[in-house]
Amino acid sequence: MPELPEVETTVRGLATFLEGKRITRVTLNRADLRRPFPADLVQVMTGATVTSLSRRAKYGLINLDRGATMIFHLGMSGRWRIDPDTPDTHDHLLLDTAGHRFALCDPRRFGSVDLVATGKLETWPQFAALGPEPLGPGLTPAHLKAALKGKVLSIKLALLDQRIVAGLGNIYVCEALWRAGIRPTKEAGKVTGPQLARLVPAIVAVLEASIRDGGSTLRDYARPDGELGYFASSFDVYGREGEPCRRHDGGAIKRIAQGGRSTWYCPVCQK
DNA sequence: CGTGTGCCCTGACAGC
DNA sequence: TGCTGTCAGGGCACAC
Repeated sequence: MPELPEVETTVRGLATFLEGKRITRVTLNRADLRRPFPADLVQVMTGATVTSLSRRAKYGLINLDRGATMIFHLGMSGRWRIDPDTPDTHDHLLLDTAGHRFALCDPRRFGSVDLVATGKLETWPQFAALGPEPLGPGLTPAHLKAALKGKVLSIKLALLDQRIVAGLGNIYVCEALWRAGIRPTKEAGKVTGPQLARLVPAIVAVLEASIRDGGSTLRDYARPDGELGYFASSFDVYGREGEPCRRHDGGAIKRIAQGGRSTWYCPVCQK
C-alpha cells in the first residue's frame, strides 16, 4: 500500500543491499504485472551492476551500469521481500546477487516494471507528466495556486492528481488536509492563499514524519524474510471514523466518499 | 480541455 | 464452516 514515504523507505532499504552489487540472475515468474515486463529486461539486467537507487513520485529506480534504469511501481499491494524463507505465490520477479535474493511480490498486480535509458528518464512519458516532488523545491504555495486555479473539483481529488503534486496518495492527502485545517470537499480553485500557505508545510511534515517512522524499521530489513514496503504508522484522521479529533474536544472524525475512495476529516476544524 | 466513472486484481474481514 | 458483500495506501481508459 505504498505512497511516497513507503517507496522512499523501500528504496533506502534496498539500497543498503543492492548498491554496488552485481545482479547474477533475473527470474520472471509470469509475463506481466499491470503491463508486460519489458522484453529485454532479463537480458539487460543479468550481469549488470547496480550503481544507485532513487525515487521519483511513487516509483522506485534501480540504476544500472549499462545506461539503463529499472523502474518499479508497487501499485496497491506491492513489496520487496529480501531473502524470503519460502516462496510466495505472488513473487513475480526475482533478482539475485551473490549474497541475497530480492522478490517483487504484488498480489493484486497493480504494480509495474519498466526499463528506461538512464539518460532519458526525464522524457519518459510517465515521468514527464508528473508534478513537482513534494519534498523538493518545486512545491510552493505559488505552484499550488497556479496549478489549482479555476479547478472546480475538490482539493482532495486535486492533490491525488500526480500532475499537480507527485507522490501523494489517499492516506497522506487526508492527513495533510487535516493538518492544514482544510475541508477535503472544498473546491480546489477556491482554497485561499493562507490555506495554501499552511498546506505546503503540512504536506512536507506528514511525509517527513512518515519517512522517519519507516526509517526506524529499516533495521528489520536485515532479518531473513524481511519485507519492504510496510510499516506501522499512527494517523490523525485516516481510518479513524467516529473517533475524536486530536486537535480539540467535541468533534468526531467523519468518513465520506470522493471519487470512489474514502476520505476522513474533522468537520469541526477543517473548513 | 476538465471532470467523473468504472475497471484492473487478490486478500482480508464482517455479517449471515 | 462456508458463503457473500465490501473495502483496500494506484493508475489508467473511456465517456461526456
